Amino acid sequence: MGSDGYAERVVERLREEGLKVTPQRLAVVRYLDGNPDHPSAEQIHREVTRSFPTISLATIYNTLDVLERIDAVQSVFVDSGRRRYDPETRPHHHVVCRRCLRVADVLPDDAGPIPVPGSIRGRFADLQTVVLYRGVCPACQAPAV
Amino acid sequence: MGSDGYAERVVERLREEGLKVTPQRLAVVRYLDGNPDHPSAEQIHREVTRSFPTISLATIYNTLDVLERIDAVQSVFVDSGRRRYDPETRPHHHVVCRRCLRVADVLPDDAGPIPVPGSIRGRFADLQTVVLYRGVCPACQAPAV
DNA sequence: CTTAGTGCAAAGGCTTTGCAGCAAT
DNA sequence: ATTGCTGCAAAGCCTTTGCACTAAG
Repeated sequence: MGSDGYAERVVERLREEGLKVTPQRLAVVRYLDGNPDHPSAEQIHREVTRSFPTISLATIYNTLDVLERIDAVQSVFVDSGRRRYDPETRPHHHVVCRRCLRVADVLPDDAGPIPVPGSIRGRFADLQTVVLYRGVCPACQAPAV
Repeated sequence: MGSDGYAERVVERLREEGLKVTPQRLAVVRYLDGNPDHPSAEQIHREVTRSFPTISLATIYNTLDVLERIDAVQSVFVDSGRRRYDPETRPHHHVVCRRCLRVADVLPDDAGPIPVPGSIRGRFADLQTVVLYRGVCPACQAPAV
């Protein structure tokens, strides 16, 4: 998908870390490149299997762990115990639809800055703020037939 | 703990819904009353077992489901696939310590209002905003001995 | 050649489910 | 007397682990 050089950058990061660039890893990276769907490991496996029929779920998990460690993907829990993966690694927020459970990114520039309460500001170090907007998406508001 | 009538209110809600007020449910409600620790089901089970040695984990889960449905507890996923339970059901935010993983409530009045990006505001219905602050808590910043 | 990665299968956490017996209403 | 709840055990979902084999560097 994305022609912004995501795959190239990830490959470079792998090399920098002395990690191996395997066809399996490449297939996962290419699938995630520009993917806005926040797929789960299982979804990634199902899709990547098309282009790489022998790839195992264990390899998907291994790859995602590695990618997360080198900051090539971000994993998120959005209202469920299932981890979802996002190739966008800059700090950003999410919207989730209560009905269809689809997740989309929300870049922070869209909104104003998120305030940090005084009770936290001076006390917690390395503070990071994550926002989840929950609602009913346009598609799910459409009449039920 | 809490003497603000939490347990009484929950019992009333159970009755309103025609649900049974069992000693097991009472034990769970009393344990959660005023509890700021965001315990998991397993933690709740471990603790409630002290006062109610025969209660099963399945009953804990059943009770928590019921309590959540009648809006007597809120469940949250905070950076893990493990569900945690909070007797505070008003909309509010959370802080989690990256080191010790402890979670605390952040009432929204502490902070300013959370802005909603234009890309979401007009499009999503029944919007709710949830914020998670992540950082290192005061205790964990203390010198490692 | 060396070391890390892959695939398989098994195990592990956490949660849900099925069901017979029991207790709240 | 009803009906829902409890406790047990089993199953389920998602993820991790152990290990022999393979392939990237």
